[in-house]
Amino acid sequence: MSWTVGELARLAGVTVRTLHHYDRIGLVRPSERTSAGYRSYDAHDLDRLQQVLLYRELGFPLDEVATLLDDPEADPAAHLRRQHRLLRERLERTRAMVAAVEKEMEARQMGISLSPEERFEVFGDWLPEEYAAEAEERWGDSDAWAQSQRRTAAMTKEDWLRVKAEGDDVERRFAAALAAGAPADSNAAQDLAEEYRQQISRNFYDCSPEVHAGLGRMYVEDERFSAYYERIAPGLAQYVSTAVQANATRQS
Amino acid sequence: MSWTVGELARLAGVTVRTLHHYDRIGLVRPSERTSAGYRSYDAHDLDRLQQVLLYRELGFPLDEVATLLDDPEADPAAHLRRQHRLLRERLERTRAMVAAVEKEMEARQMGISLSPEERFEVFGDWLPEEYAAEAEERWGDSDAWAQSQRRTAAMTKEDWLRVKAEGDDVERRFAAALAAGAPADSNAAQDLAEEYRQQISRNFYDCSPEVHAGLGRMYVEDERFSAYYERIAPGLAQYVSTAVQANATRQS
DNA sequence: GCAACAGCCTGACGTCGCGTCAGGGTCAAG
DNA sequence: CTTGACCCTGACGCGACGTCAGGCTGTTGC
Repeated sequence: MSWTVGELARLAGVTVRTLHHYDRIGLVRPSERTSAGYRSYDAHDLDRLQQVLLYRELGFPLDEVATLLDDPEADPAAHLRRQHRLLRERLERTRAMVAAVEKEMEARQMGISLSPEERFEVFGDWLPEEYAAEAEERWGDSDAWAQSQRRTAAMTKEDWLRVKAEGDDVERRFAAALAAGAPADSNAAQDLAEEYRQQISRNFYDCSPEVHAGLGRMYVEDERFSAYYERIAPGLAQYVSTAVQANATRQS
Repeated sequence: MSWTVGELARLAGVTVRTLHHYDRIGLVRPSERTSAGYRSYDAHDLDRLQQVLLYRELGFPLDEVATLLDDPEADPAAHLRRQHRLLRERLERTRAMVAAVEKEMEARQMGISLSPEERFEVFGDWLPEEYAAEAEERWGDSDAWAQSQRRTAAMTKEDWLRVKAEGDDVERRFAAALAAGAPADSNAAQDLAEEYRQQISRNFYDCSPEVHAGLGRMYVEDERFSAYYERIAPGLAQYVSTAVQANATRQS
């Protein structure tokens, strides 16, 4: 079985020009040429192109891809293993970025501001061994924390006031439920948590029960968020956290 | 609070040159200059840089990032929502690529070859609405299937023979267990499944119980994989599949 | 009080991975 | 035997910076 440039390009989701380029630089060469000079790719070339595209997708420059693939030590299985590992690292990194965006959304809703270090954290070079040392340094330095200030929200004034009023309302009712002695995992508290979740979804972003549970954990684990709730009523951070997580379990 | 280029660069994990570039093209301009002409970035600029880096990470060209951020209709919350959505799409795509690599590894181990369409599937333009129509077309055309051929493995000959012998051994013992009437979820069968999983991990890639369970499902859902087992013994595809999934549950 | 050195500035050219013509040959269908 | 889809090789362009070069600034140590 063999393919022309156009066929292979369609198959692989790249342009003909890209294949010309890869031929020119010797990265993926067609194993044959027809008498008219047409490129003719076979199954083996296809294999190679697939590998190239995967490494490219993972962010490798083409010359590095070439040295990787031309390494006689590395058999196909080794490449698959490496690609597997790199993809899982990317999965982790993306998950971290999703979490960071969610944290930012939540902070914005509450009018809390995150420290600059924290906000760029997820963009770092992401060399795992560096991470431990850097995190140490970052969290040890409490100046960064002191710097954190009120956020000037940039919504339309009226929108913001409406949204804030809605939020305040739920918070007040949480505080009332706590004062009335309703357990955090009671139906009443869980209903409030669900209302809270839907409010976030409506006003900010699509907040699944799982995501909401993550936020719930943060309310007690992150001191700025817990301080926010504790200022409303003592014990409220833990109360809301428990209610939110219980509701998440109930909803799924 | 304000930052110099160098400080901001270190904070955000980019080079000074990048910030110069963003200033030149008007994407992120320092809100002030010192009397000596030094760039001075404030918290607001930092905000903007964060947004730019996130969109950049997601693959947007800088001019599009500029139009996105300068759209007066889009408030910060809208950006966060969009970024959240895009990140989750990326998460899905990465998951699909991990699954594809795992399928390829497994196919290689069994000496099955995947069709070219299948192998490039994950690289497509990834426009979700196109996807349904294209998949329809792809899977409807059974010529593609007919084209699928035996794979010429490119491991060292001896390595391959050893690995293949190991695999054959486990397969034979699975077949024997089936013939002996041991239930697929018996301890004996699950022990074989666990041995199989460790064999994959040792010879091919780090195969977690969850990953292995996914492969197990594929043994019955993908006809080429099930045909492979059925050729060894009737009922073996389902048997191995069940054992593997039961073991995955047991291990976690 | 000044040297040294890290850090800032503005050009300006280089690079990587292609996109995009231009100008021309090839080939299956009608 | 023409039409239209596909192929070829230059060659230039571009986006997003990297990398000097040549020069100013500002703090620290003696």
